[in-house]
Amino acid sequence: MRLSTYFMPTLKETPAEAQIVSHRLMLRAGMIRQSSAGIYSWLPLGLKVLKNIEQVVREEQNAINCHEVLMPTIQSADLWRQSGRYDDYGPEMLRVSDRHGRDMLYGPTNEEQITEIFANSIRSYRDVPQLLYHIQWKFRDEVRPRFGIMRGREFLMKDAYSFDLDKEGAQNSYNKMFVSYLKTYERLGLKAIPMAADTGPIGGDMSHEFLILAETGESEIACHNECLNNNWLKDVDADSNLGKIVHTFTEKYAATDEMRDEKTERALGSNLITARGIEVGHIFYFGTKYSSKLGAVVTGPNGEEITVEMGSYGIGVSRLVGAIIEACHDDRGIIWPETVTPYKVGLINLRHDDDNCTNACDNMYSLLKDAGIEALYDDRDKKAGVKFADMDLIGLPWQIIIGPKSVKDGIVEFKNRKTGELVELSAAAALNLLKG
RNA sequence: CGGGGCGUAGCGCAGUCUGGUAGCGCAUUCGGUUUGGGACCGAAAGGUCGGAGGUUCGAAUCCUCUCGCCCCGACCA
Repeated sequence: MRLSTYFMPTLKETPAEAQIVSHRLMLRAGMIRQSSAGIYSWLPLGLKVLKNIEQVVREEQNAINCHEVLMPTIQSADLWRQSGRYDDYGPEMLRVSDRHGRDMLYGPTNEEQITEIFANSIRSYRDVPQLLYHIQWKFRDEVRPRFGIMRGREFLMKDAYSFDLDKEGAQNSYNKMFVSYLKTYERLGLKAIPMAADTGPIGGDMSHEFLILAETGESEIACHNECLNNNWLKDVDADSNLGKIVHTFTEKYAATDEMRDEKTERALGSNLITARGIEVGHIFYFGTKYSSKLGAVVTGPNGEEITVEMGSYGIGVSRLVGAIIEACHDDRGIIWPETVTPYKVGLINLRHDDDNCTNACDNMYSLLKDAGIEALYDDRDKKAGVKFADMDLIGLPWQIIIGPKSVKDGIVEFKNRKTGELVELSAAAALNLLKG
């Protein structure tokens, strides 16, 4: 992409309303613009990152045979009356009515909808278990939206739902999703720590929140220091012993504010770590809460009726954009993990008006393009300093810098955004590094 | 929803206390000089001072109401 024709309105100064670093950087990098409190528009650069994260999440869901669907944002109030949540949900639910005066709502979550779909479609125990998910915009009318995209009212969420015949089956679905989440965060370059979460009236230990540590996190968390050293998973296949993996990740104490236990913490002594964290995922098992009310019942092997056991599993996709920035930045700007970066490499032409320089850049750009490497080419008529600052701000992991000096020496400068390390290479060598 | 703060040019701000025809920096446009970490000189353009009502000869400034945004807390992906 040539920056001269792109839409990337960067800001030199931080807008007054932005307080936390991810919000500031997203505004400054031209990723988002605020529409109203807790509601944002996504500009090209931000949208690209959002889509990349969404894709990683999608691939990991698909990998565990969880099937993607897409449910609407607008739902009928009747469905929610059946589950009893129309009244329970309170003012956080945005209620609207259509031209006929029918009560509708902008979905804050989709348990009712998915349960209805399941109930209308699946009759036999043979078709269970089932895992379904979708990635859709949600609206929750938060009392206090804040922190930019991190606690918006409108947000993009991946929510998955499991349907099983019994509690053991539900436990297995839960474990699958648990491990899948570990892999997802690993791929996104995050260390997300699973923590025991409040299970509400269902009880048991089948609810976990996944948190990444960040000073700006909203939850006050505490955990055993070894939780930070767990090996985040790369290669887990379907045959792995999921229960065992879940066990290793949950055996040590780790709890968010409402679940903290003073006694346990005192016993941990110097092994205890307290910190702040950002919740990037939440999974829980809730039994037959919705299936019983919405009639999600299948016929069992002996002709008996079985009300399915359900769980739901959420990842805040749009929140992850902010969370990743909170975890990956320095005083110059963002530092994207390779898996979500909007472009793999930034190409800087230091002297737009120098033909040799521009030719060398155009050439490099073609090489990158031919190699299938997505590059953002700063071919603007701007000062070198402006280009350096913008490139550091938007945080592409690699930079290729070409100026009169490098042209004379027949090299390019290859910079690692994270370490700042700068090496001089031939164009071909730089290309190879990026391919590798 | 309780407490606090802020709305003045695209962005960052001053001016408000003490009323007198709206200003600075950056960005933008044009001309020139520059050119490896947010250049310099000159010129230009850009504002119903969030909105409504009121007080006054006169309101960004005082009064009343209202809308919006941000922060702290209680709740949540």
